[in-house]
Amino acid sequence: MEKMGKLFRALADENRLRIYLLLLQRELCVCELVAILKMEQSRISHSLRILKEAGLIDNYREGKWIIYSVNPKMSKNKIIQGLRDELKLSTQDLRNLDRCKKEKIREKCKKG
Amino acid sequence: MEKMGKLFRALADENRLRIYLLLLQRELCVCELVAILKMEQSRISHSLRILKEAGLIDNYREGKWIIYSVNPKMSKNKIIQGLRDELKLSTQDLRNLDRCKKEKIREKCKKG
DNA sequence: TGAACATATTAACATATATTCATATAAATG
DNA sequence: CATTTATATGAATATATGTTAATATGTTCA
Repeated sequence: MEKMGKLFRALADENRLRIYLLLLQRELCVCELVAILKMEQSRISHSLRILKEAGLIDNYREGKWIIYSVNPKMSKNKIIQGLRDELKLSTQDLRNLDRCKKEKIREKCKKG
Repeated sequence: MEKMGKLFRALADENRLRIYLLLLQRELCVCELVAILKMEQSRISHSLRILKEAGLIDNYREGKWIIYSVNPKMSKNKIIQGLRDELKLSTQDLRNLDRCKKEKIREKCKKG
């Protein structure tokens, strides 16, 4: 129950929800999320930490990037399954996600 | 998305989660919830309001009591379905819920 | 009708959460 | 190895949320 509280609290924020839905599409580094969401880097880092502490996401380092992805254990969780059915990304976010791959945001993070 | 934020925020509180799980068992008036949860009446009223504003519960008056129940529309929601699979009441709460019917709490609210 | 009862509402306060800014860390690169 | 880049962290502040106590509202019943 305690754990669930943490889960719901993590998802109670619209930005974190967006981040989680984005990561359900594919793994992303922080600078890609910054490019997609057009929000401050530190703000996104804080959000990622909360999602991680709720057990929703994982991360690993790849060179200078830190890559975030959904925690596969969570995909068994019925609430998360429900979330995937009920919610989808805005077309705007989808478009940005798409552009972010095409434009190779990860490679030219600061320069763009 | 906005609506979902409200939903998750409503469920992010352990007491509200308990209340919602109790109401999934059967409809209850406020004084029954007070007896089960052993919490202040106004605190429970506040919680009920938040659950109601999130669309999770309904209420109707019956004499001097106000009866709360889950909103049946929500039972189609996959997240709520997931919640029902993932979460259950503590044995303590279940026991109190049971006792509350046997002892006819609703009829002798203040006197008990 | 007024006293008792069940519940809601309000205001005050305490606590938690989100946001921003500044800085720290750690890897890459020239 | 100094600099740049990517990200994390911490502190300060703003905002939101939860809790309590007091009071209001609406109902029943003598």
